[in-house]
Amino acid sequence: MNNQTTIRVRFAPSPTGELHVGGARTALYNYLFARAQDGQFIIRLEDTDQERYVPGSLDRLLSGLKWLGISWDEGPDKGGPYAPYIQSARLDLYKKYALQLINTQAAYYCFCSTERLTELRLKQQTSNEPSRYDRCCLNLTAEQIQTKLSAGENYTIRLLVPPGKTEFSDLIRGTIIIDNQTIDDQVLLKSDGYPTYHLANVVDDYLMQITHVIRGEEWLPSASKHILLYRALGWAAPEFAHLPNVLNKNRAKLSKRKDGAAVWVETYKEQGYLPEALVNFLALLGWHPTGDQELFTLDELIKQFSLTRVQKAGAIFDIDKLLWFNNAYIKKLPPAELDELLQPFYRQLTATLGRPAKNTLNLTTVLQTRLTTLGEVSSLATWFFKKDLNLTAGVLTPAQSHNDKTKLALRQTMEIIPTITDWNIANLQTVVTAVKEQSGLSNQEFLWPVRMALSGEKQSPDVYSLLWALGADESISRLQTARAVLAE
RNA sequence: GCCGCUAUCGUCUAAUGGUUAGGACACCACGCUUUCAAUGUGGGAAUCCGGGUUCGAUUCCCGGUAGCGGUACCA
Repeated sequence: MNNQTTIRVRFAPSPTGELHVGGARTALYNYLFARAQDGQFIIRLEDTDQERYVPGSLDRLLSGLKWLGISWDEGPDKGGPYAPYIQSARLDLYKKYALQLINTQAAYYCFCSTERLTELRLKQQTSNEPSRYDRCCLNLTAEQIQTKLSAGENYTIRLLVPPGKTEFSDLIRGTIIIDNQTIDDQVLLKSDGYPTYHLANVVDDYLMQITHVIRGEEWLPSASKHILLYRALGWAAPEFAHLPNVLNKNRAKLSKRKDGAAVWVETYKEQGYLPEALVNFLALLGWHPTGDQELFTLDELIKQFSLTRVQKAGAIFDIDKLLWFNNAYIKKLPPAELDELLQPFYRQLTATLGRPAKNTLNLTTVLQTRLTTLGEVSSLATWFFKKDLNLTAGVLTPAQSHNDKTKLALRQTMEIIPTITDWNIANLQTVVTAVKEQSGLSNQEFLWPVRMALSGEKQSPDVYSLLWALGADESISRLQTARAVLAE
């Protein structure tokens, strides 16, 4: 590779809410592509639709990216040589180029009302014609235009699509040829003075020296318009790579409307997904290197990523697979680190169930292999935080056993605990097993009651893990409580 | 309707002009286990359809079908 020019790519979200997982994947691919080639990654805010603007979006978008571990070189928050990186602060620029296009007759003024356009579209649709602007205003004379302009009439500026075909090469999909007859005379400058995506995007990508436009597949049909614009402005177009869509279970593009909160990165953060897991999962949604490796660090992804191995077909966002990745990453975490991450969830349990979230490291270790999300402790750790297990003789003694046997198991376990000096699972298992053997009770007769006494749940970690996590004092106290239940 | 993109197990995908079409998730069974996990072993499961090119096509070409996307003074 003899790249004389630095690779520059961008992620250009609109401020309409949270970071979308599809957007996150687009950002990730851009980031990986840039980092792999020592290039630069830029964030640009495309806030040209005043109506859809949601205050606070930018911060949330950026913090979402940061959480994922994606960093950028230039952007709205940190500036850069091509600042500003917010389109609403660049309106003069777009207007200037729109007028330049008017002057070169590559664009024209349009004074048509929204009503007329709607009506036109409706008519075309009912007669099964492709809906397109009818170039009504193209027939206006220079005088007519001047008159309307000086009268202060609302206008837009439209691209005058030339005849012929437009051809371009997509890095992922190869050559794409579009008949210009199928391209509408796109509005470039809206009547409110803001540019449309098409104009702003092309102008900024050019001015910001973007070399590769890596974006979602939904932009593929627009790419030809953009090529036309680059040509009309006399600029060389960047390379394009249109990524396959991220789909929901129904194979439709993942969207806020259809999929709700499941599209926001923030949701996954709140539920206790690890950023490394989400990144790994997202990276493999539409891309895969040669071979069978599944687990990748961000650095490994950077080393291996290439656009040529990006898939063409859309990929379903499979939550089960994400869950598996998340569990894999949770298992890899040092227990102390996991314990730290779990504290907010533990505090919540304390608030609802009573017992303080103290000495939770052993608990965390016991839970580690069982968690698919951090938030899952809310159901898997309740036994630790409950003050009252609500035990009854019925649950303490297995059907085939007898209360006397249960009492024996509980008493013997309780008595042995104070003698144990080496408080670890292996030793607890050795000691408890020895006591159990001595008692002459079967596994079920002995272990089930003890486990119930400690956890109060039919499904829980094993006796030794419970003891280890609860600690000697709490264990004895719980065994005592269980014995009292049987004595009644 | 019109335009475009796409098509390998249910899902994410690997591979190839000749393979028993590989892996992972999910699923099922078994092992380990007092229960739940984790873990080990095994299993079922795919080249959309029809033509062509070729000795041979899942792979290349064409057509169909289906899915998705676009068709805004939204991005």
